[in-house]
Amino acid sequence: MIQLTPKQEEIKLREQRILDVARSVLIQHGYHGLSMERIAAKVEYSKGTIYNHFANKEEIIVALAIETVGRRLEMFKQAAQFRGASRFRMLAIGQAAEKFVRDYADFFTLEQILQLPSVRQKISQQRQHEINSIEVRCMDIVAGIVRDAVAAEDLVLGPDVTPEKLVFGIWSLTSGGFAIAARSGTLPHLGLDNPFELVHHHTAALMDGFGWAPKSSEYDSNKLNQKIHCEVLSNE
Amino acid sequence: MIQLTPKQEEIKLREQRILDVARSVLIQHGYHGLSMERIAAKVEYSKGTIYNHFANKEEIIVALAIETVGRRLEMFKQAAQFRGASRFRMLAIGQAAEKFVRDYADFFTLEQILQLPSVRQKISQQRQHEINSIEVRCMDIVAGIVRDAVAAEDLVLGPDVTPEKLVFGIWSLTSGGFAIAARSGTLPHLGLDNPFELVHHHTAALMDGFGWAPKSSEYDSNKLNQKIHCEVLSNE
DNA sequence: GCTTTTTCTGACGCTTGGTCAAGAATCCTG
DNA sequence: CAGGATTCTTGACCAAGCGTCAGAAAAAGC
Repeated sequence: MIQLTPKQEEIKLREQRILDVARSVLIQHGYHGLSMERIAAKVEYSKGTIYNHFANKEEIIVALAIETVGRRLEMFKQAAQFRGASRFRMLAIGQAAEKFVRDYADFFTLEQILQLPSVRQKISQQRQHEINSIEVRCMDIVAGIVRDAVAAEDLVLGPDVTPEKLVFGIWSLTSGGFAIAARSGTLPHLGLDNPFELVHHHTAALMDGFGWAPKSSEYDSNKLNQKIHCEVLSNE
Repeated sequence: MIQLTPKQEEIKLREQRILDVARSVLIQHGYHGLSMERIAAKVEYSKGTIYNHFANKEEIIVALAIETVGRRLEMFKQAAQFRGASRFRMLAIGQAAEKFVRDYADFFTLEQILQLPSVRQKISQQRQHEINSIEVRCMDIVAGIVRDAVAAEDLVLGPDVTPEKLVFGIWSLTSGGFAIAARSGTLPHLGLDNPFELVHHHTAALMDGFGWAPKSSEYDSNKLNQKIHCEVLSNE
């Protein structure tokens, strides 16, 4: 297993090429435009060969999704390293989440498709598990910051409020907001021209509601965001 | 147009039957299980006849979605009539939203499918517009409550915070939370066994964060929810 | 160089979305 | 109510796409 024959090397490279092609087709032509025939034509191999790599279309989609959420995990890890008060570290996570949805606009498409039960039940346990585990690790990073906040007494959780429950709220607000922003064309029409800023604003209000120090009135979020970008989000 | 021939009457009835059958197939067999052939077989008409009613599969799906969000609009209208402080009326909307996702579990499936760009671009302007308008009217009801809250001085909005912006936050949190709850099987695993209650809790925190009186510590939400159910959510 | 193993191919079967010409039912009018 | 005009219904048909697999081609082993 350690030594790969040239052939095996080639196969491994091809797998990545298939994914790259699939992603570009998905972005350009959407879910219905993504056909095995089309992928095969673009990578210049026959359909059968593609099926040697991925048992079906859904496996390709989930493989793409794994790549994408993996990238998010990396971004979250980096954001969590921001040095500062617990609340500011959470802000850094928020910034990372925003950068993520900006950089990987196809993420929502992928997620939507994967949520369809008919799609979900066709993918292998193994990949199912893999994507789940990445998701959980993302969650864990965020929950860790909440735990740190409690430890540092920046935040006092009520009885039977666990860090995970708090994360659920922040996560819901953020992902819900981004999802609405990503799909709805009617937002500007309602005077909601900058959904990202709105999500930040609401996250701040939510944290204020939980009494997470320091309150939003006590720091300059614009400056802080700039600092976050410089220190943990710019790709060196 | 006023007088329908017996034949026209029959056709109209059939249209509803097609939708009913389609909905049941969708619930039982998911998106991929929903085929025109299957619908045709179940309503005992030929495929061609189904195509006389709906130009394609997507039109059936959007018609189902219109029925469903129409039902939500009704529930919101009713909830908004709750008599009480502005914040309690907003709570009533929250209760309605919860009842809605409980009663129409297929809603998320429908919404997911409709959000796929490849699906969206196949449906008629007219139906696109129709579903959009219902969505906006829902929004309006909620924004109306916020405006009432401002008028009653229960709530003071910061500079350049419009009622719509506030609604965006509440909507994001609620829809995001419900969406996560609807699809993720890993929630109980993390100790998050009652996502609906969690969403309430977080909505309350968000309102607290905006200083919407009365604060969550000043009323008994359980009692209030019961009252809401009796007065505006039980079906007469 | 020859055999064995692995990999690649594209024709094939099958399902499904969508069309349409021809036949059936319904409506309309004298 | 007859019979022509209109509208509706049907199912064969086409195209497209998923997934398979026997045989061809290439690589590996000896």
